[in-house]
This record gives sequence, C-alpha cells and structure tokens, in this order.
Amino acid sequence: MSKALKFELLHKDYKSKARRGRITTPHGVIESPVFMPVGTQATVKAMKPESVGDTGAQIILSNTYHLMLRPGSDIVREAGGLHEFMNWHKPILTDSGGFQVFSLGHMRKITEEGAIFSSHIDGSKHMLSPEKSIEVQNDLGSDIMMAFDECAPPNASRDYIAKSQERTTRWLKRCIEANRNPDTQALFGIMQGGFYRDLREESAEAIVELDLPGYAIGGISVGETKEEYIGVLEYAPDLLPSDKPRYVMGIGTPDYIFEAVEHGVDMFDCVEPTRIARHGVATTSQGRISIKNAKYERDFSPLDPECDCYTCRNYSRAYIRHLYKAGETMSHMLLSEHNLRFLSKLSEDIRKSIEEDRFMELKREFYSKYYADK
RNA sequence: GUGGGUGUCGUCAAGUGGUCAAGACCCAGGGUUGUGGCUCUUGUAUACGUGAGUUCGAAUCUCACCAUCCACC
Repeated sequence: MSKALKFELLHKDYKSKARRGRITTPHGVIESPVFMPVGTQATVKAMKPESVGDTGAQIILSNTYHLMLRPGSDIVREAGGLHEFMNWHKPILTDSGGFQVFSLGHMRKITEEGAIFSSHIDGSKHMLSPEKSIEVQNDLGSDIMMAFDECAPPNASRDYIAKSQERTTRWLKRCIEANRNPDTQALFGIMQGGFYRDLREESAEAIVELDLPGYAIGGISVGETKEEYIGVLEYAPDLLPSDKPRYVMGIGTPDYIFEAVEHGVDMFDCVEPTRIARHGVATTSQGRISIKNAKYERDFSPLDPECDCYTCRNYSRAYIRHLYKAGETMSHMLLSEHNLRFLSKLSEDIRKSIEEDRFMELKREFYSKYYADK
C-alpha cells in the first residue's frame, strides 16, 4: 500500500456504479467524486488561489510541460515546491506532459526513449522522457503525479494505437523506477488503447499488475463523439481495481461528468470551465449561457439564480456582460469563479446523492433543468 | 470673408472610368474537453455628401451646392 496516498471507498450507489470515496494525501483529504480545476502555469487563470479554494475546489491540476519550460522546475524546487511557490496548500496533481506531446502535434517526434519537441515559447528543442517527467514532477512536489504516457490521436491506426499503448506501459515501469519520493508523491498509471476494447483490456491488465495507488483512463475526450466516449466508459472503469481511485482525464461538462460517475469514476479535471469563462460563457443550472448575448443587456439577475458563489451573490448578468464587452479582466475573474463553483457544487450534490442512493434521480433532475429549453 | 484640404456601411479605411464596392473594428450568433490566456468560426448593413453634366459605362472626370477641417483676415 502506498504511503503517499490512501483511498477509502465509503459507499456505493444502489442503482449505478457510482462511488463515494475519500482520498488522503500529504496535503489533505479529498472527498470524491471530485472535479479538479486546472492551473496549467502554477495558477488557475484569472483567479487567486484563495478564490479557487472558496469555490470548494479540493485539489487542482498543474502541468509538468509548462513549468519545465518556464520558469524551470529547479526554480519551483528552490521556492519550496509548487504548493509554496503558488500559495496553494491543498493537494495538487501534476500532469506528466504526455498530453502536450499529443496536443503539440506537429512539433514533435516520439521514440522509445521519449518525445522530442519544440518549445511553444521559443522553439528550442527539449526531450521529455519518463525519467525527465518524473524528475520534474518530483521537483514540483505534487501529491499525485501522472505517468508519462502517449495519448495517441483518435484517428491513428489500430496498429499504431496498440504499439503506443504497449509503449505507455513500458514507460510506466520507467516512471516507477524514477520516482525519488514514493512516500510523499503518489504515481498514477494511465490506461490507453483508444476505442478498442481488447487493447484497453490489455493495457489495464499490464498496469494493474504494477499495483499503483491510482489509475487514470486516458485517450478519451480527445474529439470523439459522446457515444464513443460512453462506449469506453461502459467497460473501462471496471478493468481497474475497485479499491483505488479512478480518474478520467480531461472531462468537465456536466453530462460527461454524470456519465463518468455513473460508471464508477472518482476524479476528473478539465480546462473547460475556466476557458469558456474567458470567452464569455457561464454554466448554470438551466444550461449554458453566453453573456455576450444582447438579451442580457438589461438583465439584472445573477448568472444562475440557484448559485451561491461570490459572483452570483454580488453581480448581475448585465454588469458582467458590460465588463466582457468592454474587455475588462474582471469579467474573466467573475465568470471563472462562477463556473468553478458550479462544478464543485455539482460534485457536492453528486456525493450527497450517492450517499443517499439516489444518484440516478439527481442525474434525471439535473438534466430536466439543464436541457429544459433544448 | 479669402485660400486650401476632405466627404465610401455605426467607425476606420481600400478603390482614380468597366464583374455582386476590399479589409478591419463594431454589432449579432455559434465553438471551446489531461489550456499555446483577450481566441476560433459564421453572419448582418437603405455606405460612395446632394444635384446636375460628360460617357456605351462614373465612387472615380466636370460644375454648382451642402457639410466639415486647416490657415489667413
């Protein structure tokens, strides 16, 4: 059993695979299911850490790739680690850079050793390998480190995805070997295999054998249809141990969260709430609204009448629309805070519903309002 | 009052005789999924100051008028 992380399964929903759990890390306890906001460059964009905490966030995600290039992980280490550096003292999960190898696409080359890529900042050449990724994540001092994997493009051939998935497992073994802080930093493995069930099974079998403190399902939410996404959820979580946290990477819309939780997933992260906030969109109990729309010009009600966040307690749609149209940063701040609170509140509601064996009812109620006018 | 300049969508601005008069901004929608932080995408407009004239044809040339800017008195 890992010293760095403990997972307790508190309750299982009666009518679905939804789980209510508790994850204990060196920086505190995380109640699950949990949504994790993303703070790529050691900051959740447009938000102070205090505000992030106020939304109910229990853990945030940050990035190996970005912090390695700037300011450099040695600087974060000298600062006393990422928690100190950015003044966030609750748990942090760091992504390994594997996804950037995928999203950078054209600017890189993958070999057995690792990935060679050009920096998006200055074009300089860098190598990211399992050893390098873990070294950086050790410097950052995150509570949960992700294995350096390859997230293969969804349109890749079956043959490529099979080879990539096998390589991801070989890389995982190297990550385990490279970890200097196994007692304080938990390493999660990542399942790959695209949309092929047998490849997913193969991947799961190989990584579960390595007995890691937690497991992620990678390679989804990369542009596939919702049907394909749900298709993977139908079987993938069941391939992972029930006494370890399960994490689906990169999802953050309410419908995707409901589907994941229903199929036994405990953790998820997404840039979506903070990104759409910076583009003038809010998620509400009655569906998404674009604050840019002219119909909100004289709407002096809050973004979401059912929300208890700082933004909704103090500001109107008309005011936020004005700020957005005027190009004021404050609109990003207010919308980001609301959107994060919305997902934290949704997670709270989900946890409570599981405890009361009424998760499916919550899902139904939520959808009936969220999709009411669609 | 005198001399000179300028008048093209809401705004800025291409176009100097010949297809449906660029483009940008604004405005109005939509997108965003392990973040390359003011983004990507689509769409709307009774725009050539007014009136005459030259010409097969004028936003483009001529004249008058109007408006506006600058200088001088």
